[in-house]
Amino acid sequence: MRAEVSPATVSRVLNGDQAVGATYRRRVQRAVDELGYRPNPLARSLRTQRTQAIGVVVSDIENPHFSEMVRAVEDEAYVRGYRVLVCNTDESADKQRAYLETLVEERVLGVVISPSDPAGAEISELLDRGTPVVAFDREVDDPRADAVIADNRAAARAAVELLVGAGHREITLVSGRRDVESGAERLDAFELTMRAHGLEPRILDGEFRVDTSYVGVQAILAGSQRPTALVVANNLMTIGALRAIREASVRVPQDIALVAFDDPAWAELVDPPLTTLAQPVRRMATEAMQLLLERISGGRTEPRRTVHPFEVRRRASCGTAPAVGVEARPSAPPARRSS
Amino acid sequence: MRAEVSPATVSRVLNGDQAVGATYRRRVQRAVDELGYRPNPLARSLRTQRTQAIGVVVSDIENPHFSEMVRAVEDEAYVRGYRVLVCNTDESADKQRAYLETLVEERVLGVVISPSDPAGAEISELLDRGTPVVAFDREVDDPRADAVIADNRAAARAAVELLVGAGHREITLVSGRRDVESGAERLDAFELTMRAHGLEPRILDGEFRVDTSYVGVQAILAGSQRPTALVVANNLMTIGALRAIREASVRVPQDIALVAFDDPAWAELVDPPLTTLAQPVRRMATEAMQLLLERISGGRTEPRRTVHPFEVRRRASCGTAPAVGVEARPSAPPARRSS
DNA sequence: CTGAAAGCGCTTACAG
DNA sequence: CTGAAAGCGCTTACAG
Repeated sequence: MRAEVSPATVSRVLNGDQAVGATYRRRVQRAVDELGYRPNPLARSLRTQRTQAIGVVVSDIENPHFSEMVRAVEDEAYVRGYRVLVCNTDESADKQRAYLETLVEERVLGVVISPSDPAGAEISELLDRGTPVVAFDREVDDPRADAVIADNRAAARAAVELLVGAGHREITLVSGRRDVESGAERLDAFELTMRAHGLEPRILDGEFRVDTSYVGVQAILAGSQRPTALVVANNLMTIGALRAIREASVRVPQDIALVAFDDPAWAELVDPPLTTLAQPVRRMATEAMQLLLERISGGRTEPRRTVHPFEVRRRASCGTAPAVGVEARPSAPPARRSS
Repeated sequence: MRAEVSPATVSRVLNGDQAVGATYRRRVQRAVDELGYRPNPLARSLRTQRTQAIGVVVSDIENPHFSEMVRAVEDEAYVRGYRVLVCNTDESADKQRAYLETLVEERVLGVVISPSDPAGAEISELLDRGTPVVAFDREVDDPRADAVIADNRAAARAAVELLVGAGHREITLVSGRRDVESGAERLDAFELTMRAHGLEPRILDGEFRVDTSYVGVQAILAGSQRPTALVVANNLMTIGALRAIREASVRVPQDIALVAFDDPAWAELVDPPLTTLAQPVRRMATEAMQLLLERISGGRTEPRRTVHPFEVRRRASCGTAPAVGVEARPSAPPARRSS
């Protein structure tokens, strides 16, 4: 070596090991600076059995909800010199498994996951090996994982209250997938709140997809039991719903009121501006990384779970009074008081 | 080993080396299946000096243009068992350098980059080492890289022709960054086409940012020289422009017509639906990966460059006739014929 | 066709 | 405090 010291000493200096004499330290530092030497991360990884990488597992990074999340994770990772591996699962348990196996093998420092399969055995495998896992949006089954969750139930409740308060009684939820926690919670709280008001919940399964929502809302609008209000359970389905509404020349909120989960930038640009339930995605993602980094540095061993409230952004799409023509339409079956 | 063969033979079988006897091959295969053995990628990387990863370098994955691109890249990578490292540069040459250095050190298989700094020396360093680089959206200076480019000039020309054909003479381009190739090309072709029509191009520098566009369009709408039409050079700036337009209660297309680059899903949901210049992002990204994979497999050595046309999606925002009130407003300075 | 051996470039007990 | 040595787990010339 240029510094005329052993590779061991160089390694110690570069890794901030205390036990190096000032003279040696300086000599090494100078040589490193001059040569622009940087240790080979491949060799380091093999030796230490960990990569300087964070795995991010989401269903689809094209969903702005997740691209915002990934962006926030990446920001935090960058300043610490960590890389980010993106893994799209498309809500497939198989893809999740394949990716998590990879992340295990690659010995990533940690994983942030919005699980498609909360019970995936690989999640426990990571935890077994000491690799921290933070669940995002949706819990995982293994209790050792941290979790950053949005309060889906409260949000669904707020949506119903808002609409019922405006006089609506026939409200359809364009629901997400029931086998996905956020979808299930929004659905469940919607049903409970409707029933608490003596109203019959109506459900359209939109699968969290643009096209399913589009087709479903088309059918609803064409049917004889058209509701007076819609709650749409995520931004993708809102696109499908709005497309169907536009094509059917149905007016919002006069013919049908709308409250939508998620608050993409365009929500206030459509006509009318959308009343939305906004998640603090950036803050949640930053917190997820904070939790992960605490674990990576070994600073905490107790699992932590934080719940973040949605924010109701009241705009015009929910209307301010009962929708015009509510009475004119065939009324829904009489309200029942089932649980 | 369970199969009672040497590690060398196992390695050969797993890597599809021909020169292994059928008996050995079978024996190894069986042991591998039984044990679920998978070679350690860290060790393999150190030995072979390459990682099974693709680097994707973009300015911001939160921009739907890039999240769509990253998604397509990831799809192709997944089926081949490659990982994807996402790198956000925020149009910073420094961040690009830092990330490319990392990608060099990590010995990635290849890089898809929408360069913030097309002249970055690390691009050549990658190429020197034999790591293929595909430029996306924007060229890089090193001629050895492949490139997948959209025809920005033709698109800007089409936007102007469309508006001029509808009778507009006072048209402002909400421009992207001039130091970014796509921004510069759109700007340049806008100016040329305007001048070819004897019209004076007006430019508002929107920096490809929501807020800059917002503030700028606010000023334009409040000013006395308000144009009759706007061309907006990307989807982020369109959000800013629409926000300003909405707040000023300016009607589209009656008071001001609009043509926007990019075609996000919400473009047809705003009122009026947006006339857009859509890039075939998915196709371009898939092609970029194709080019990269050809290089990785050593199947091609000549650099290739493909140019993809935009598609004009004509909707209502561009109007069909001269905007109402064009004559009523103070006219622009007389058209000059400078080139 | 198969195996023994070297080596990728680090880090980290272990001596001194 | 410093260095020599081992070893992370593969792959790949090199022998045979």
